[in-house]
Amino acid sequence: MISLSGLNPEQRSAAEAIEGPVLILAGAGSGKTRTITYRIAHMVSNLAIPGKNILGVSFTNKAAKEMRERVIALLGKTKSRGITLTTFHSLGVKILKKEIDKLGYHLNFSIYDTSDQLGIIREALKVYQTDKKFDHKRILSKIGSMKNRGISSEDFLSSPYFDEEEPYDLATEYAYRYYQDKLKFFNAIDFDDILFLVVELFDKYPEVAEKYSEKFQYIMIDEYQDTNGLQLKLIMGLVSKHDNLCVVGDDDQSIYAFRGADITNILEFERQFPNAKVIKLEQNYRSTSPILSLANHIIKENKQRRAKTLWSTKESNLKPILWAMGDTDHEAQVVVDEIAKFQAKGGHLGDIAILYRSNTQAQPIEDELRIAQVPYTVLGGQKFYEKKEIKDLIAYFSVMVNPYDQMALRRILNVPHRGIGNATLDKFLLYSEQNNVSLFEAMQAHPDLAGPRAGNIQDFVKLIHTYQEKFKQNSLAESCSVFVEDIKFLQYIDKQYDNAKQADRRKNDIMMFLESAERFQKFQSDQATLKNFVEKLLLQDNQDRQEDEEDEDIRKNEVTMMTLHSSKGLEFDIVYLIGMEEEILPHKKTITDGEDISEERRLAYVGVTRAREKLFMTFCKERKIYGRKVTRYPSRFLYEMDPLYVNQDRTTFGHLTEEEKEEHIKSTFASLSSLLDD
DNA sequence: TCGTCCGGCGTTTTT
DNA sequence: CGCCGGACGA
Repeated sequence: MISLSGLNPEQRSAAEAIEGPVLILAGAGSGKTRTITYRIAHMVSNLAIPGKNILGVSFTNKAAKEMRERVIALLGKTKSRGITLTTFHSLGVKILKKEIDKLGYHLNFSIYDTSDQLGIIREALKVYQTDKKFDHKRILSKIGSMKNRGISSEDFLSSPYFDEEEPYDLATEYAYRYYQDKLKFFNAIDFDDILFLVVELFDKYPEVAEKYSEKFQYIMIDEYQDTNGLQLKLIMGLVSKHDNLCVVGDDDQSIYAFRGADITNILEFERQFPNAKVIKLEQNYRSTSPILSLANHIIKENKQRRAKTLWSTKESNLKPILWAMGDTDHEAQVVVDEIAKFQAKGGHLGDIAILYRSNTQAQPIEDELRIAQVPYTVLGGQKFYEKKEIKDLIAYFSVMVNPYDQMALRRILNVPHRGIGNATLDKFLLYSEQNNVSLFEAMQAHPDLAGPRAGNIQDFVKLIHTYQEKFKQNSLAESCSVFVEDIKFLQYIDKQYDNAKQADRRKNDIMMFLESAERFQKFQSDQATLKNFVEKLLLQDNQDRQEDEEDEDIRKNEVTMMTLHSSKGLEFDIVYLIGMEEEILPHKKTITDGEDISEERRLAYVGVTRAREKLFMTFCKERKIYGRKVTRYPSRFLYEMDPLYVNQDRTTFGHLTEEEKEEHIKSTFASLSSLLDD
């Protein structure tokens, strides 16, 4: 029996609302994850609903992992077995691995990332041939946004998003069809296809949708405010046999419209699902009252929203503070100085976050932290699997799993150098196209096309065949490491970089890759096939990373720096929200394009609500932009929050002694001098 | 096949 | 101001 008595009344009613559509509007810090994990535990333990009938979907592997762990903590391993807690994309891949042949793909399909995608678009535009130059990325992102609206390459022409007067739309129309044809020929799908094809499958074969709907009797969707039209269609398929859908989210934290999220999904949930039960979680367990009232003030300016007012019993006399700074260097100095003092008093740096709108803002802060020798980490940055050498290895493995994968094949054909250059490649490409066979088949059947280099082709084909067998017979980790040795990959890296340090770093990446194969094998045991491993890498599911195991609960003694976007879902005792300036937050682009700035306001709201105890905000009076010094103005959001924060102009005392500073503040903010100790 | 020079541009990001 | 991508030349 799981007791729900530890939940507040709203949380409890959310956890007990099991049948029919439910919308849980979970304000920032309102115990959302706690509520939904208890809800699952309640279903399994108290209502005897079999775990295999429960599906929980989130956006990131991290969120899925957290949910899984917390459910296990409540139910124990045995009772948790069978519950599916996963991401949209993993769920999609899982379904496609069983069903994609119905759509004319093979079950061993590859998953393409952005660079593969751009490669195909580049070719498409070469074939398209016009005088006008097109931005490949813009074309690709239009294709992606069409997919996320559920519009296929055939439907684009007649969709409201196509304008025949617009050269970009004409180019996109051509490129989209070319691109989909190639993907199918390569037996590959892209990230958007993972969901798009499931939806297509559900549309064409309603019985397939029904099968999954019958399996997943109880469905929960996390971060519902971030879902797009395509995800909604997928969800509709999954609930085709029932209406046990519980969505959880906060419209005030919808900050991903730029990548297709459609806030109307959450705003109009009851219209989509009439008789839906709506539960608001408004008690915040994270922040102090002064921080929350600041947050409430800013977000209430947004017109299109579900009215919510967060409240907290955590009283405090620490008002949020706004610092006016001279320029970005000054901003960095003052912030780091404050952090250094905190550190000197024995404070834990893991309790501090520095948040910013865009990554460029991080540089001065980083410089200053380094000078002051304050340890820090910057979240974001290059993903492990995006490193060139790692991608090369993955490309090899992709070809072994799916020999139709032309992009992977072309990537590794001459890596390490084996005398197969562009001229040779072109001959096989031509043959492949003319005879409608894959590039690999062409090489396999007619190595002689390479003329004097036919032997190189034969060797290459043999290499792939040999390892296809080896991976079947031997363990994953062992095969990977033997392969790396066999192709002399480390020696190749040495030759590639004259800089020994750089070569060492890259070789080290390879070792880490091999270790991750070992860990994958350890955790997945009989499921540790090459195909599953490659797939996991592409879905960036790093859950078995050693670091993650180690600092699961305790944050390191380091300041965390990240964008406002990546801070969603996290919390810190002390938050520095830097660059509260017009043209940064709200961002210049949203201002000049005359766009709705409500998403920028939500971003500010997300930043403010990360703080538990103390919130510092800053803006600069001057800033270098593209090398030029420009006068800057405080963010309009600051005026909206006035007077809920303490205004301190650091440019007038930024470099004064402590005594002078105290004197200054006393005279300026006589009534607020109690804040000085902080 | 690689290196170099020039021009354009400059948010946010997961899978 | 600096980076990146494309074009072009050695």
